Amino acid sequence: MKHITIKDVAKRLNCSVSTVSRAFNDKYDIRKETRDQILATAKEMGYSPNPFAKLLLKQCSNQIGVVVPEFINSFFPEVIKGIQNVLQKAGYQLLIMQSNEEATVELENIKTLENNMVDGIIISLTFETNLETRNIDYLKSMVESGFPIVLFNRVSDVIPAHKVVFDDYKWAFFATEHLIYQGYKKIFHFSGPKTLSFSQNRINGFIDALKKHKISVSDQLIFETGLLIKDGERVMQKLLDDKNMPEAVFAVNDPSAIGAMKILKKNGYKIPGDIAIVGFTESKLAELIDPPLTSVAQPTFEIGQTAARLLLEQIGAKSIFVPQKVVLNGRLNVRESSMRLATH
Amino acid sequence: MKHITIKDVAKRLNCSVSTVSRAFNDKYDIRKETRDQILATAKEMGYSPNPFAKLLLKQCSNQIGVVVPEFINSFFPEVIKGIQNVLQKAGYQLLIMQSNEEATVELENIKTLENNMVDGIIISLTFETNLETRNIDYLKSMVESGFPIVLFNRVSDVIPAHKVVFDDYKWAFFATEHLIYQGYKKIFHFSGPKTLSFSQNRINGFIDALKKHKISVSDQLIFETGLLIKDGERVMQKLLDDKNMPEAVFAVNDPSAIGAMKILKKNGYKIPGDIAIVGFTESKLAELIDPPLTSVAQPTFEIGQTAARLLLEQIGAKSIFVPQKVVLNGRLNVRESSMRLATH
DNA sequence: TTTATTTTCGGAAACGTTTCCGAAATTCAA
DNA sequence: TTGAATTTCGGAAACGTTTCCGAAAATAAA
Repeated sequence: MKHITIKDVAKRLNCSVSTVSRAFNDKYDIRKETRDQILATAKEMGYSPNPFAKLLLKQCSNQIGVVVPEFINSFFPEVIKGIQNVLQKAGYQLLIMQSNEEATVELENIKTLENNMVDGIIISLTFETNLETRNIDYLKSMVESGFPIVLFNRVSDVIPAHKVVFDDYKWAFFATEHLIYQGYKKIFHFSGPKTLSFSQNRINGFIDALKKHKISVSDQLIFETGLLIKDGERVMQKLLDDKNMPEAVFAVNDPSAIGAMKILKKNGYKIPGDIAIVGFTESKLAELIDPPLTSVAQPTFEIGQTAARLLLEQIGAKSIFVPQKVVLNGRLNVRESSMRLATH
Repeated sequence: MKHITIKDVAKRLNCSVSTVSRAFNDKYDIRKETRDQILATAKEMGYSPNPFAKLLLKQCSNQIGVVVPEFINSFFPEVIKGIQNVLQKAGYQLLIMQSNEEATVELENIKTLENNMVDGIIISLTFETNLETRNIDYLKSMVESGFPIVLFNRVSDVIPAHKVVFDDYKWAFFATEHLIYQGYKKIFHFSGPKTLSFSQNRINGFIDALKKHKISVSDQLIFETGLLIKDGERVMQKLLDDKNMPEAVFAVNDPSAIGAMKILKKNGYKIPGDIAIVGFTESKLAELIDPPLTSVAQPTFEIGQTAARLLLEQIGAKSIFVPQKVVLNGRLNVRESSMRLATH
């Protein structure tokens, strides 16, 4: 596996290394025939330029780092496909890292990417990140020193960087309103961790939809649940035990909605009929589960594309940087789980 | 964003660059006090060694490339977590690339990784790869030239590299036998693309299980379906149209099983009761769908770990290389979809 | 105190490129 | 044919490290 260098090629052809370099970089100051000959024998010798030497010279890696909290659910992989779609065309390569929802791993990942001299980072924060302000401080100082960073989905308002987010408020509002239009009045919200900005936004959308329709609002309607299936199970079980049952539930995301559904079905409740459910953040599961789950779809691919474009723009720009927040639109997929049944 | 180099540190301290380098690499020939002082001022100046310069010298990147055909389903992400679990501890960094099930993209990915001078590659092949022999030839020549490569899940027998696979034959056999024990006789198999080795193995397991129980085998029982939900839908719809209904279906994977179930449910068939279904390759979906799907679980995390360990071993080894095939074990999760109902 | 040994450090080469500068070779105009 | 302009190429520096070699300084032994 001895590597062939530019010198070997030059020696073979009795020319200088600079000429060989010129041949490979298509410079103007080289004769066509010599270039062709060099390229031919280089190929024959199996030569390919050493990327590290180039990098050492150029001082930029043409690599972009992506940090996501997890990629077991399809959400982040789909976003990454969007990112890849844009960056690949622009000649960038992706380094994908996942933090396992742990702030310490996240910080490590960021530092690894820095060490690899990536030209920019696209990141969605961990649950823990807003608690462990260390990471936020670190990101903040990176941004302030001019390092290109784009946040998406799980963002922090403290960091002055480009952000790509979903209009959680609006779609939480619509989802809640959908339940109201179906005739439900006693509606509970299973919320996400309040440290995450999107959780807060969805809570606000929920509240304002109730207010608009003159349904009285109280803290008793909102249950801080979490984002996992087992979170939905736990909270719904608690409601059953307390005999505190709503007519409908608007859940912060699909897994928590699905968890709630599992408990309900196990206890003989009919969905819909006895209780209606709406989820959030479309996943493959929503349309496969029984009954199919009404849910808000996020434009995952587009989120990725937008984040990538913003990053490229920032890398290219020489002017002063004004952080921008792009809010993307979604769709409410109405399915069986939220229907109003005639029997009701 | 001007980078601080080792020279800057040396100049500030009036010492040579080699001394600073020694301080950072913890060499024996440096006085304790000077080292501490250098480290302190270096930190104060915000110096960190340029990785490219190191790489240029060392000629190895401490990076491992991972190429997967997709990561929308949870299978590959889970394997990657296993890989990461081992390699991170060993001080390696992961470059994750996905091929979108396209052979051309796959080849690009491999070349990109080569260009990045990764120390090894862990790869699962694309559908198309066995058709487009170009990629296989390329991988083969890489392996033969001594480049460390480990294949998993979707492997090719032509490539003389370490392989980590699942005992598809055995578990297809068990899954089929399970249906037979439930009393079903007319069992169909929805197979994967026959170009993939695991498809072939599952077909053989299916056939041999039937033979063992003296059920006559014919090509009429096996339908080349594909790996996606829509493939399962298409083939099941065809069976309905042809009025060629089995008592049970053993599907090559969960999505195709789920596709079949969707069509059946839409047409008023009861699962189980009218027809039983077994899937393969456990996914999150299997236990959430209605009815819960009996399926073979693969040890995804362990697959990743094993692949990573084999690769590390190969990288470290100086001796001649003997390709090894590790076959991992699984589990049959029996759920409602394959039950024999009393009414039958 | 002198010599031998060990510790500590500086200088310089090397890794494989690209690029600047200037020189040689070629082409063009007069 | 001569000089100027242009094309084509070689030499060398630079990118930021690590490491080898040898020298200076400090220590130990005589």
